[in-house]
Formats: sequence, structure tokens, C-alpha cells
Amino acid sequence: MRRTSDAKEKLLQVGFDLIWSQSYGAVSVDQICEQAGVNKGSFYHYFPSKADLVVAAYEEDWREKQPELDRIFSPQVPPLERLERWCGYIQKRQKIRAEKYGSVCGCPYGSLGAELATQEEKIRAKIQELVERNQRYLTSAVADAQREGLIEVSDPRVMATQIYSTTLGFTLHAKIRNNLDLLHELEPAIMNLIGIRAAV
Amino acid sequence: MRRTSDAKEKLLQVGFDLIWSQSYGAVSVDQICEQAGVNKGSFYHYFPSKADLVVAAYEEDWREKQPELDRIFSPQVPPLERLERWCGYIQKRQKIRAEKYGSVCGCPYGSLGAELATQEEKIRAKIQELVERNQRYLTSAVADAQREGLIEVSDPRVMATQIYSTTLGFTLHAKIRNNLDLLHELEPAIMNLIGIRAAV
DNA sequence: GTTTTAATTGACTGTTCAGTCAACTTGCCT
DNA sequence: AGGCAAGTTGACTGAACAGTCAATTAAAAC
Repeated sequence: MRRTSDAKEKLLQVGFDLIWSQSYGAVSVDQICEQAGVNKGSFYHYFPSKADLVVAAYEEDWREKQPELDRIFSPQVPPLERLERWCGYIQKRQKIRAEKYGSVCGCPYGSLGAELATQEEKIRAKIQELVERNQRYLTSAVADAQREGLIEVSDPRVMATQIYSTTLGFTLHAKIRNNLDLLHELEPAIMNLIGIRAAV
Repeated sequence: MRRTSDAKEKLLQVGFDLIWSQSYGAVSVDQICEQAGVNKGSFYHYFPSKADLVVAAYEEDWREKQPELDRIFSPQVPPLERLERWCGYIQKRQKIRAEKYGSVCGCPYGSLGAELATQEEKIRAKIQELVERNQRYLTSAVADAQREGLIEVSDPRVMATQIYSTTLGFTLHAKIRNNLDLLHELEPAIMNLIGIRAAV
């Protein structure tokens, strides 16, 4: 058959899913192929290497989730509410995965980056790129909040980076504890960070 | 020779070092043995498995660095200064490693936890334990700051957890970017978190 | 209907891996 | 002195690994 199967899409989706819930090193190409119902030869027909698959798989995941992020960060939404929604989105995504796999999987970018940033430059660079795309949403929310006089920051981009770091840290910490409760603290922590004192 | 060699200590030190700078999956037992100048049989004489070695190696690293943490968090030091010193310590440690290995290695707990928390329960539990030990220092610093009226928080333990999450996030983000500059933002971020407004 | 070419197949390669083992060495105890 | 046990040696095993390849299939282009 020529271009009637969905082998490539299957490999991307299964690859992302397995590697996020386990790790790059723990998931073999054979395993991805088996779960995708695709022969190994086809894998290497589409992707020159395992590292290339994971890069493509993460890009594909971005493509799929971008519309939801666009909705969350719609300029129609008041800027601080965007941040609240973002925290809620992360909590929701983590909860769904934890229920599906029996353990907290953490942020897919954080997990892959932590494992491979010093090993596979191609992968590190892709993760960095995806992180930067996420930060762009945060930057515009922070800048809008600033413009509306809701907060006071010197540089929205720096603040967005700090917010993203905080998010990476909370999701990683939740993974280490294998407990999602910590994520309830994410929103207050971000509000403190941008200078909105929560009720004590 | 009976107990005259330092094979075990060598394995612990080399194991920690290699796994921190690369990853658990990327480092083989053979590689650890070779660099430690120890035969493979000796490795398995001391450690039942690779996972057991890494647990012991991380415990040994803790033992070695604990005195420095005791100094940083000495009750003799004003509580907020303890937090500043803690940030400085992390920056210093990351800088030394980045210079030695040519790339930012991130937090050893964060990296190992991100890679293996869903895979090796024994390792996840050890990382969690080590993280909790670190948090104890932070908790007492926060509680002391609270007692001295420097900050206002409802629960010092919750705040310490937030501070540690933030630290995990910044070090991981720096690893993903392969750039240490971000760590300059760690201290201001933590100060914001605990409610000490930095000059804008 | 023939050509072209993307897609598919699955067996194969050579390497690397964690872990095993039986023989051996050497310091310590009595 | 002689035996016990902690420590050492390095060859070995079997499985798993990423990646290869030549042969085959079938959609599409003409």
C-alpha cells in the first residue's frame, strides 16, 4: 500500500506516549514498533534514528496541543486568569496521565531534557525550542498584566522565564514524590512570584 | 588484600560523577568499572545491581556535602542570608561542573528523578528522601525568618517545598538551555516567593 | 498497462548490556 | 601455622539493543 496507512502518525503518537511515561532510555525502538503495530523497517523508513523520532514526536505533540494553549492564552481572557488557566491545564494533564499510568509522569519537556540535555544535542535544542514557544504565551500574559497595571515587573520576558522555571520545578517535584498534591501550590507560587500577595 | 583497597569508594564516587554528568541509562556498569579501575566482579561483590549502586552513590554524595550545608544553614547565620548562601552554593556547584564537563549538568536529584521516578521505585524513593533532607534546612530558615518577623507565611514546610521546587525548576531550565545565566534569577525568584519584594 | 516510487516486510548483524561464576588472593584471627 | 572469610579476577552468558537491507507490494502517474 502506498500512503494509505497511518504508520508514521502511529509511531509519533506511541513514541511520545511511551517515552513520556517511561524514559528515552527505557523505551526501545522494537517496543515502539510493536505497540504501534508497525514493522521495524518502516520505523527506519520514516526516521533515520531513535533520536530523530523523538524530536518529530515532540513536535507533533506540540502541534496537537497548540490550539488548547491558544485558547487558554487568548487575549480575550484577562491576563491573570490566563495564568490561572495555565496552572489548571497543567494540573489536569498531569492528573489524567497519573490515572492512566499509575504514577506521576512529570512534564514531558522536563523529563526528556533532564535525561538527555547533556547527551543528545539535537534533542536538547528541540526541547529548548518548545520551552521557548511556551514562554511566549507567558510573556504576553505578563506584559498584558503589566500594561493593565495589575502587576509591576521590569522585564516580562525574564518574568515569563521565571514562571516557566517554577512550573518545570513543581511538575518535577511532583514526579519525584509521585504525588500530585504539590501542584495545588503552583498557582499561589506563581502569584507570589509576580507580586500578587495571596491571602495568608 | 582484605580491606586495603578503596574499590568501593571509587565506584561510588565515579558512579555518582558519571551518572550526574550523563544519565543513568547512558552510563554502563563496565564504564563505571573501567574509570574506577575496578573489575566487574568487584562491582557485583559490593552492589547487587546498578540501581543499588546509584542509591548508595547518592547517599555517599549526601554524606560528603552535608557539612557544607550545615555551614550554609547554620542557625548563627541570619535566616534570609541562609537562603542567599544556598542560592550561591547552587550557582557555584553548577558552574564548577559546567566548566569541567562542557555542559550544564543540572541538579543531580532532579536529573535522576526525572529519568527514573516512574521506572525504578527504589531510586525514586531515595531521591525523595534526599530532597526531604534538603527541605529540612529550608524549612528551618523559613521558620526562623518568620519568627523574626522578616516574612509572613502560613506554613514554613509548605513554603520550603515551594522554594525547593523553584530551585529544581531553575536548575533544570538551565540544563535545558545549557546556559547558567538563568541561575542569577534564582535568588530574586525565591525572595519574591517568600514575599520580599525586590527593587523593580 | 507499464513505469515509477513510496511504503512495507521481517530476517539479519554486530555490539553492548547487566549480571554470573568458579577459581584465586590476601589479610586477619586463633 | 593454618584456616576462614572478605576481596579480587576476568572470562562468560544470554538477552536486548539500534540500525541494515534486499526483496516485495501496491498506489499513482502517464
